[in-house]
Amino acid sequence: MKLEITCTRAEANHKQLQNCMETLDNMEGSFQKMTKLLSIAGSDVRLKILYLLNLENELCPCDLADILKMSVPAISQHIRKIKDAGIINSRRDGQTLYYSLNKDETEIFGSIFKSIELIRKTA
Amino acid sequence: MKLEITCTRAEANHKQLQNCMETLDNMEGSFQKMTKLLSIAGSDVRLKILYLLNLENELCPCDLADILKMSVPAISQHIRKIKDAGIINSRRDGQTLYYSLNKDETEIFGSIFKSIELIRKTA
DNA sequence: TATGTATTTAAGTATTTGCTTAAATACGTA
DNA sequence: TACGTATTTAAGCAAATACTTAAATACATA
Repeated sequence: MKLEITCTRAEANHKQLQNCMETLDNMEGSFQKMTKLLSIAGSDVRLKILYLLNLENELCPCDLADILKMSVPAISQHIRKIKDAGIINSRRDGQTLYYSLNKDETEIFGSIFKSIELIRKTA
Repeated sequence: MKLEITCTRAEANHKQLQNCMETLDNMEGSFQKMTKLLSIAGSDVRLKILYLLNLENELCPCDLADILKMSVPAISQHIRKIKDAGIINSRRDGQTLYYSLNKDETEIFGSIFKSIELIRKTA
């Protein structure tokens, strides 16, 4: 583990590196939050769950299990992760829990969904 | 593991679920590609590497190790992942390898970087 | 050629992840 | 109350991840 600037290249600009460090330090909270969102979305199953919730407005775990051809507990555990991150909300109707995107928290997902559809067109 | 529609809610709309399945099937490639990008970006260290490359245009592993206060091999292994995904390119100058974002492949990262800075302002 | 620096690669390991199965909880209804 | 369905939670395990240290590779230069 290194704790100081050790790059000995003649051209290494230590002032530049120092600035980078300070920038990151000031943004630590933002990076943590974005990393959390992206690590949630960076799973095939969870990205599809998010996409489907955006498409259909709300779905229950059982629907998602059917659509994604997975067990209900597996889906439920993905949902918990997404919910813990504050990305989705639930509404109960009898025995059924309906999950939906919390639009306030998820501006970034709009771009991601658009990008997915763009890949489809250009591929 | 389930392989058929088993949701027995009275209101379950099997046609809707079927449509969802077909939509996802048609987009499988797009999802794979986006999942790859997001899982790369969904790590604190890698997101910072990408952000720094965007900020500084190009940096060497040694610089990144200094800025992120990590060992060079650790950085190098993250770089390899990012490179394998086609997100960055390298240019050699003597013993030093300079890495930079491959702008063609990474429209989505622009939104992510903007979003990170937005969090900073609103938080 | 021998030595030193920059980087990558490989091997080892602790942690995290994502499923499975089984059990618990919540709600509706006979 | 007893039973059935929807969902979550817990325990267990295999696979993936992200470091560490040591060794290999690439290049520059004396």
